[in-house]
Amino acid sequence: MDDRMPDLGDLEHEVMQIVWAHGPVTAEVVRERLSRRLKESTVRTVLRRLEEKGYARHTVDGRTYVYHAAEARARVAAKAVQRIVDWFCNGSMEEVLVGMVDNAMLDQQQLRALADQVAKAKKARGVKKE
Amino acid sequence: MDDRMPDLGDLEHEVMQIVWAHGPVTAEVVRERLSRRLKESTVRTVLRRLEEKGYARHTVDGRTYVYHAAEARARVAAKAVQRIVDWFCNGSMEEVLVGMVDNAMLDQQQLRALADQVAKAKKARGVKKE
DNA sequence: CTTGTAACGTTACAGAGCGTCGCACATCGG
DNA sequence: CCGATGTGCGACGCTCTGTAACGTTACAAG
Repeated sequence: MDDRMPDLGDLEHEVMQIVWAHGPVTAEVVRERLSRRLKESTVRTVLRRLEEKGYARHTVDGRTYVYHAAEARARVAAKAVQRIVDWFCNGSMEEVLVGMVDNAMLDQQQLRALADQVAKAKKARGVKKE
Repeated sequence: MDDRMPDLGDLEHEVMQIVWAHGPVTAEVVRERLSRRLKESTVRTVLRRLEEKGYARHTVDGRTYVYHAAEARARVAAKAVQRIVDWFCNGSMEEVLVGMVDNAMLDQQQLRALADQVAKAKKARGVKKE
């Protein structure tokens, strides 16, 4: 519920990806999944910072902390994008999209297809609003 | 032509906005436009770092440096967005857009309208490719 | 109750990035 | 040759991030 979106370091990002990919996880599991082999304390420190930043939360199971994402990956990504758009183009999403088309990162057909897919996805999930 | 997009600090960002908004500018002009009042050397240092990062370039007029943006604002924003999308969603723009709709940052109509506007903008500017 | 063990939190430290300058150096007009 | 003006370089302090050693607490077995 923080309106800040501080940016994640490389390791923090990798950890979050693991948390998002595999449901709730313990520090030990995260450690095993990581590319580089780090000490437990390192992993725990990162997890704690991630929690402080509002990206993750934890529940207690016995004396073990189980971490889970505070927000869906897509949601975080969306916020990040929103932030970029506001920062650079005063909130004009259009300008950014034009830039992407210009940069050949995206073409009109893809964009239109996306619009359709999004509409479909929304409907598919029903009016189930939180 | 750097494929890196290091992120800009707050001050660096503010300076870039000025460079983008008002055409080519001198350090002095930038200084005047800035919200906080800083020393000339500070502004010059920022401008230099911005140039090192590939965001700006300079030409010499007499013994005065004139700075101008290396890339259009929209282009930089687009790259930033692309980076976010790759980082969080393995390049799935759709997932991000869905996230935005979900977050009520954007609705389907707006998205569809954007697709149209983009198409129009592209055509309007003609096939004038660089 | 004592102690081994597993989980946790705290504190730390080095390196990078950024905001901020002071200062020494070059150059142009006189 | 002298100052005014404009530049680059080097620096300092702060915060963030990666990385980890160490101290603490709680539960289980003796």
